[in-house]
Parts: sequence; structure tokens; C-alpha cells
Amino acid sequence: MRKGKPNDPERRTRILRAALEVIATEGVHAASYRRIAAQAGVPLGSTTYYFADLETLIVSAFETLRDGLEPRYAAPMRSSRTDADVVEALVSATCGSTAPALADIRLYEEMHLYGARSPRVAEILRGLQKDSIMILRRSLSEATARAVDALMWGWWGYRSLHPDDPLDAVIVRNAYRALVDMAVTRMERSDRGGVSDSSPGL
Amino acid sequence: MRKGKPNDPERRTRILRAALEVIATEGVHAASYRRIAAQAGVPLGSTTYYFADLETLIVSAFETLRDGLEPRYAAPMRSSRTDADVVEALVSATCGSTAPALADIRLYEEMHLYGARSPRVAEILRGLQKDSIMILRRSLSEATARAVDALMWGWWGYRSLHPDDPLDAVIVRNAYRALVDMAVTRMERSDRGGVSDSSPGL
DNA sequence: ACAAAGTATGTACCATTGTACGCAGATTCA
DNA sequence: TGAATCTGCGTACAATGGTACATACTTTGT
Repeated sequence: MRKGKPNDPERRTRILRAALEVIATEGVHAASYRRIAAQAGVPLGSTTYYFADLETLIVSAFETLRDGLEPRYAAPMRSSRTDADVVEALVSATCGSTAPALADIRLYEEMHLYGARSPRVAEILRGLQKDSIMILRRSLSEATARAVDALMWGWWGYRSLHPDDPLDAVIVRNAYRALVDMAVTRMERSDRGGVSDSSPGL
Repeated sequence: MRKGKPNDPERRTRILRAALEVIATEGVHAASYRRIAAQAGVPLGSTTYYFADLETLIVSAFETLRDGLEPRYAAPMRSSRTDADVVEALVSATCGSTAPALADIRLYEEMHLYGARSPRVAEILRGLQKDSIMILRRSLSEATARAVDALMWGWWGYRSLHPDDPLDAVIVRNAYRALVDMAVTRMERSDRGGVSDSSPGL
């Protein structure tokens, strides 16, 4: 007498997917056992069986989100040879064809906020950011990668706040270009710790 | 016989302050009538009396937050004469002496997320951003102001995610400087819609 | 002083939540 | 086949939530 086999092996993953759907559309605060069960089309007991408590369910959902996700710009970035390619990959990931949908941005934001009170989720987020920066570092310096990462989050936040007001690709592109070029034109000067000059000649 | 006067005129504002405290420390999802009442040291009925429903209370709290708040960099920005002054004001507002505390950043993020489902709060946020950009526009172009605004949110998000890992001021400064200088060195070229060049000479 | 109107609060309801738990199939090994 | 074990699920319960409302207290106009 050993172990039974799950009658519906998809059930667990379906619950996790449903959890992410609920979180994206209604927010983490609305992610209850019952709502998730309803979204997944499974009975309540089914969700409590697979996930002992709600925290575990939500964290697991965020973990699957991480596992199924690579930074949007990963592939384009890998194939970028010139700085201009890098900039275009970043623009595209911000407001172009490889950019996340609004629902995905909301999902990130929900995860971010949940992570403020959940160490496990915070760890997931730090891991995601680490991956993101690692990919950027293939083409950029550490300083530039960090700035680019921060800026992209900022743009996404703007999109979240103005769902109907699309970002101006020209503005976005110029900003990334300024950061990417910074590495070439400035880093050596910043090493000297210069802070004083107001209008650096070029 | 007309109207009675409130026995404790501070009560309403104290409730609102308590609401913000609860939101900052526990999150909006934890902001219940009872918890806010406890935080404010007033009975439950007192909170329901001043605010007919919870949504109203929370929105009012966010409104008071907006009213009592000017962008952190407003004053330093107004007194900035050179680009270097502007950059320093931005760095200071990001990770220096005029930067918001972690709790305030969390508060912004909570408001941001709540705004995703509350049109009234979304409007508050758009108003805040408008003010922010308007102040930046005293010294910067529209495009630069938008990029700077986005980048600052990005840095703050980083701080929220790494509470114990302070931002590197040098990196932050260089990023802002790159954006601020962009306006001078690039805008005319971008007007020609150039996207092609990979390593722009300088 | 008295009554009306506004201020302030305690209590009570009903809905929703996380979780515990018992029961029924299914599967497996002897 | 039969007992043991796992899978899967429905129900029940205590806690917490928003909100309604009856009641008491203050202030004020006459």
C-alpha cells in the first residue's frame, strides 16, 4: 500500500493560474480561496487540499509566474550587437511589441506590494531583478544596467497610471539612449568623483 | 435651533492620519474601520460617522496625503540655477536628505495600486504626477521631465525592494546627469527621427 | 428652560473569510 | 479481496469585515 495518483494532475496548476488571474484583475487583497476556486472552476476543498494555507498558495502562484517568465527583453537583448540594437530592444520592451500587457504590469505591482510584507515574495522579486540586470549586463555596465532597470519600471508605472495614454516612443528612446551612451562618455569622469561641472563640454 | 458644533474638531483629521499610518505599515487591504479606529484611539462609531463608507475614508486619506505633500524636490528645484543644481536636487530627492522615507514610498505604492481599481484615487495620482512634472519643467524639457519622473519612481521602487541596500549615489547621479544633458545634446537630432546610428559621435 | 438638530458612540446584524475535519472514491499491496 | 493510504471534496465554525441603527450627549435658537 503506497500512494494514490492524482486523478487530475492539471488541477494544481490550474489553481495557480486562476490565482494569478484573480490577482491581476482584482488584486491580491481579493485573492481568497473561494474566489480562486471559482475562477479555476474547482470546489473550495480542492484549493485547500493542494495549498495548506493561503499564503502558500499566493507565494506558489508568484513562483510559477517567475518560472514561466523571462525578462521581456531577454531574447532581443541577446541578439543585440550594437548600442542602437540595445536601445531598440529596451524601447520595445517598454512600450512596443515585446512590452508586457497592462494586466502583467499590474501583476508585477501586486507582487511588489505583497513582497513588502512577505519575505519569500520579496526574495522572488530580488531574484527577478537580478536576472534582469544580469541580462542587461551582457551589453551594459553595472551602473547603466541598474539605471535602465529602474527607468523601465518607471515607464511601466506610467503605463499603469495612464492606461489609455500610450507612451511616446521617441521620448522613451531618447531616455534610454542617454543612459546607454552615458556609460561610454561619462563613466571615466565619474570615477574621478567629479560633481561640480554644470555643463560638461562634449 | 441650527447646528451643533463638533466636540472634537481634530477627530476627523486624526482618523485620516491614522488611516495613512495603517496603510503605510499594514497595507490598504488591512485598512478596516476597526483597525483605523484603534490606531486613532477613537471608537468604531466615530469612524463610520465621519465617513459613510470605507472607500470614502480611504480616498479622503489619500487626498489629505496629496494636499499635505509637495514633491520632495520642489524647493531645491526652484532654487536650482544650473543643470548641476538640478541633478543634485534630484539625487537628494532620490536617496539623499530630501528623499522620502521608506514608509512614504510604501504609501505611494499602496496608493498607486489602490488607484488601479479606484478612479478617484487614480485621478489623485495623475494630479500628483502632473504637479511633479510641472515643477521639473521649470528646468527641463517635457521629454526630460517625463523621463526623470519615471526614473525617480524606478529608484524608489528599488529602495522599497532593498530596504537595507542603499542606492549608490554616484550611479544615481550619473543617470540623472545623462538624462538632463540629453536635452541639450540630442533633442535636435531626435527631431530628425534618427534611430539608426549605433555609436553617435560626440 | 425646552425642544430641535447635529454630534458621537455602542451594539447588532449579515456576509465573507481562513481553516479544520469528516467522509467518500481511488489506488495499491498483501 | 481487503485493509491501508492517498486523493478529493463538502460542510461547519470561529473570526473579522462593513454597515445599519437606536441611543445618548451637545449645542443652539427661542
